[in-house]
Amino acid sequence: MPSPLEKARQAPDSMKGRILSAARKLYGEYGFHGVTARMIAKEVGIDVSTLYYHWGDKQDLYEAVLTDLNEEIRQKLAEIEKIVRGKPIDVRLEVAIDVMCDHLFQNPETSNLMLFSFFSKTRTQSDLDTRMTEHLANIAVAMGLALDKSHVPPQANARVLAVWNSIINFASGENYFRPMLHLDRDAYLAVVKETLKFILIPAFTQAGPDAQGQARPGQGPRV
Amino acid sequence: MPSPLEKARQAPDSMKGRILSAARKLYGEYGFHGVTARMIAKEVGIDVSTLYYHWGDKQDLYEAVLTDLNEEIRQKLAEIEKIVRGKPIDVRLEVAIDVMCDHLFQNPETSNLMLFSFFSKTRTQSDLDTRMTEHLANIAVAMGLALDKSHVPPQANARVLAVWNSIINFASGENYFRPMLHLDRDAYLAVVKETLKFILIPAFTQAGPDAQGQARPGQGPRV
DNA sequence: AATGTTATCCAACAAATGTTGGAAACATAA
DNA sequence: TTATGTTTCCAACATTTGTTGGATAACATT
Repeated sequence: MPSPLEKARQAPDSMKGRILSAARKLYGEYGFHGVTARMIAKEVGIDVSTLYYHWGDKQDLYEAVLTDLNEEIRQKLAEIEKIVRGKPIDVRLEVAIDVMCDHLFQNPETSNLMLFSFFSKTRTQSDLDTRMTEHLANIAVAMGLALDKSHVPPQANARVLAVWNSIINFASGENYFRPMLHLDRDAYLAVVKETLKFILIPAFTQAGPDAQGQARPGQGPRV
Repeated sequence: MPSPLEKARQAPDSMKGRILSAARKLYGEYGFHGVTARMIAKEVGIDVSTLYYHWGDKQDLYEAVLTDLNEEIRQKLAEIEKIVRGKPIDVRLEVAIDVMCDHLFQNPETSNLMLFSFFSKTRTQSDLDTRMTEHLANIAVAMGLALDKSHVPPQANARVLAVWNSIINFASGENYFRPMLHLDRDAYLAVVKETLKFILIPAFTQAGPDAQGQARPGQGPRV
């Protein structure tokens, strides 16, 4: 049976769904403390008490947003894995960068929300971030950095994190970085993809003395 | 003559300096909207009106923190440049990673504040971020990605940004990432350094078909 | 049509927050 | 000492913010 949150995802035209996506957008722009219940209500065009009627308090809504986010990421990663399954590591990275960038640039709040969870305290702790560990482990195995989901060495996780962060940074920082580079959206996206490939691919293809985590890279997944 | 802010930096025991560093710490942890004037006052151990007496309103204080931050970064980059001047690119990167990581791990709010400026809107725009452009241009020239500070191609800036972001991410994300990797502080720091070198150095040393930005890398700066 | 259920809004409350006026404490110079 | 300027705190203010109770409308079911 679908949870209330899943229902809201599935019915984005319902009031609950509309509130959720407005909240997502605003929390992504300003962070938890930067958003007031009234801001969200105004964005949807409803009274603030209607918001409380559908979602409990502000914290509940924020957690719903994070859960929603996790689900979205899980889906996207699965989608990518489907495309690149069995391909060599450089192709995997190339495709992952392309697909992930396209997705994140179309949903700018996604990467912002992740960064907010990573880096800021919320004054009211509430982490449902164990999911992140799972995502990392999956990627590590898929990239051939670990043999087994449940035994990923820290080095492998750190490498995955480095890749992951590089990507979401460029997406989240668009408003800040793009004016600095004097590029329009399309050009920025292109430069970002190119840069990410330039930075990330050599590390995982060059067969340096410690270039592999646990298994040899460049041979596709072991699943 | 020293500006008021510089004075506050130079006299960290003065009330103004103590307020500034408390503000820095808290803004770094919770972001602009996550911090109240009373939180800062409490951290210093003074009444909130004393804070208003020394610094104008909350916004002024926040901007002072950002200016302070910029100055710190400028100094650190200059220090690094002094050490690695004339060295080949892989050594430059290695040293930069080591020094920068050590510094950021000792001043955790530094990288957080940067990320907050990069990624979140403050509801009251006020960016004194043109400094960032300068830092990037300096690094780009120092890394041999551009010949001239005033003509840095977007690709070069993007590459510098990628390096920059990778580093500050691991510092800022410590509270989130370290528990995920099950490491203590020292081990985390070591893994981070190793990972950064693993990711970043190959890109700039491997002479791929498009591995250079504007000038050839691997030959030290052109200053 | 009557009735119960659901969704929405209006108004309000208490607490938190940004901010200020003025009194006390403190230092300094005459 | 008094007089003067600086620093600190107390108390209060107007707004903003999280949150709720109750009235009203919309809707569904009988």
